[in-house]
Amino acid sequence: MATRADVAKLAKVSASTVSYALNGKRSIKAETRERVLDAVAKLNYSPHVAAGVLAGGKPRSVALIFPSYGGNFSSLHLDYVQGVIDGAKSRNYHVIVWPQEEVSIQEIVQFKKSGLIAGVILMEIMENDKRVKAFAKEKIPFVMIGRTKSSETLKYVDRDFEKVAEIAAEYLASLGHKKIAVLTQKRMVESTVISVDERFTQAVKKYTEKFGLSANFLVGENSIASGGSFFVELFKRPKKVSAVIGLTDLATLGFVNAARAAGISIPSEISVLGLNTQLGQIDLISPALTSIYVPAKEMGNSAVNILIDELNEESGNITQQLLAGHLVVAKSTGQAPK
Amino acid sequence: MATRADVAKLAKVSASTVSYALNGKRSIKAETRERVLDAVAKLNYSPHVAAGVLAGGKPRSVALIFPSYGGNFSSLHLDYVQGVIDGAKSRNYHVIVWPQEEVSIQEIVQFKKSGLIAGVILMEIMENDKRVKAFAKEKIPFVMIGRTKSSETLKYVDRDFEKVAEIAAEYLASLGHKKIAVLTQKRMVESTVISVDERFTQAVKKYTEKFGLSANFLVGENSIASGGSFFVELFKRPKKVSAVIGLTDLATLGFVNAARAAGISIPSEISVLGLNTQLGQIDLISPALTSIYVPAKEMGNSAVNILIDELNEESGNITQQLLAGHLVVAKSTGQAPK
DNA sequence: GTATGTTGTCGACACGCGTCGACGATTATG
DNA sequence: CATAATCGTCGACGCGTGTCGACAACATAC
Repeated sequence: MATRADVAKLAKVSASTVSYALNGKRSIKAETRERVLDAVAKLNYSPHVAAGVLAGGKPRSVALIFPSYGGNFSSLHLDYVQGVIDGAKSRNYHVIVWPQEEVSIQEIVQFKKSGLIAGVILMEIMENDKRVKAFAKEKIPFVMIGRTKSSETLKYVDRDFEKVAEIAAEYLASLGHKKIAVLTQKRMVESTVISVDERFTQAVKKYTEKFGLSANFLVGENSIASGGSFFVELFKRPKKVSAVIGLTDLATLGFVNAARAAGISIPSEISVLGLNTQLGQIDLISPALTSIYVPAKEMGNSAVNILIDELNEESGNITQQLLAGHLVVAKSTGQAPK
Repeated sequence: MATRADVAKLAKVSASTVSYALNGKRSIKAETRERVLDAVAKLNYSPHVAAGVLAGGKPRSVALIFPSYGGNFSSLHLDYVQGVIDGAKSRNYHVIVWPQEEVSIQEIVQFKKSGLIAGVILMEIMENDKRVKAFAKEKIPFVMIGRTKSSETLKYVDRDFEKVAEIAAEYLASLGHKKIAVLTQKRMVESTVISVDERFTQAVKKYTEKFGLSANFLVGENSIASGGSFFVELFKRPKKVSAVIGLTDLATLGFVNAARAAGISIPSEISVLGLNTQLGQIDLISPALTSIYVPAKEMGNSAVNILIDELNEESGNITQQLLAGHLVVAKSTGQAPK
């Protein structure tokens, strides 16, 4: 493998000149630089990453901690990843996806201390997240996709649950719905709640009240089966609802399937609105689901930009950002029946 | 950050003794080792990865190239990843997931040359895969999950398409089916075919013939919509089929949905058998799909073990492995109608 | 008794690169 | 014309670790 010395020899310059020709930190005569670049190409030289790091170079990789508790249906997570990758690429950084395990935090810390990664992006944040504590303690720069319970001083990108809930409640109210149901979940990991479930539920509670909707909150899990149970539970009772808000994508699908199987027509008898789905999933549900989609790629993109701003001390004035996503009206919602 | 020298000073030994106490490559008096370990703990010392690499240490990370062309529905891919991670962990290696982009191969090569990764695992292999050529040329150890068109000398883990096809054909034949249809796809990436589509189709062709089934191969894509089209195409013709083999999970789902919507009963009028689904998806389809599941985790696990054997020159006699997966009979298949 | 390992420890060096100070050559300044 | 500033290049050093050879202390063999 070619080293800086080989390049220097071939280009008939000193080793340090090679460095400066490549990184531009001192001025180099154009002709000399040309010779160096030729030699680099001829030898297929690429700098030794570890040596550069050891000599005090700045890392150009960020780690993305990818959740790996057995959560199902993670194409949403993949969208976050894609957004982070795209954002990093446009800033000339590289992303290393780090599948999370128990010991893994310590390894991340070691890699950071070893100068191999510049900072970290976390997703699937808990209300009380021990990873956040660990990284803060070790003074590792990090940005969250999501929020802990109290995140005032931390950097994050999260969904604007209030805005989403407001849009949803206003939309259903404008269609004349009065009584609705909300399909929720409450996931625990090591006895702490995943932030998004709790925040979303609270926001929907607040805005359904504000727009005069009587909302019945059902707690289940994010599975087809749970969606079926929601349907059974809802229709065994006399107090009918005319619309359903689904915060859980699979359960929403299960609900729709169960409703169709029972001969309930969507949207003429009941409207269904999803708040937590991603676009790729649209054709899994029939009739096509009206939904406020998660702007996952934008969120990932934004998170990595906040991180890189911090790394470069480009006084990124923006350190917290909330994104809602747009309401896309499809076939699953309509006027409330008389 | 603490260095080896700090530990040495605190433990009152030389720097090299610290190394040997930690890596065990030379014998160290038990009492001395004890002192060193105490100092390590007290200083929260962890070796500087880059320095170790530069000094000739062996990397303990493998890179997993994760496909990122816009393929949908990647929970199968995530199972491969999980298998690789578990396998690596049990051998005390770490996995770095590398989202693939165009420039990325060059970066991988650089990381490998820099000693930061020991080898590579590739998935979603094309018949004529330029990544394979690149890694072979740079003499980077790699193992494929999947196969190129001619892979005789390469290391891989792949699905045993012949076995799967044989099990499937025999099973349908035993239920009395004669005429069947096969839902396939033919994906191209940069004008080369993804290997699995082609191999699977060929194998099914071979074994349906062998068991006397008349099979009608329909080529579409892996989407709900395509599954609907398959249904339309199949039932506008007079020559009825009594069973369908789906090689594409989403299209199979779409087909089942379209059939139910058209009032065709499964399995009494038509049987549906999936060959390329993963377990997590089972409840997306109703009635529950009879299927030969992809042993994705086992495949990932096996791949990383082959790679690590190669790295350690543990003359891994096994360098190629085929896994079929088990037939799980559910509700979507039954006796052929008279 | 000497010759021959064996064990435990140390010092030194190399790995490849980033960067600082130095210095000759060139250009600007008075 | 003399002096100062700038440009372009070079040599040297240090980053933290893996590992080789050396060596003293000690055990074993004849």
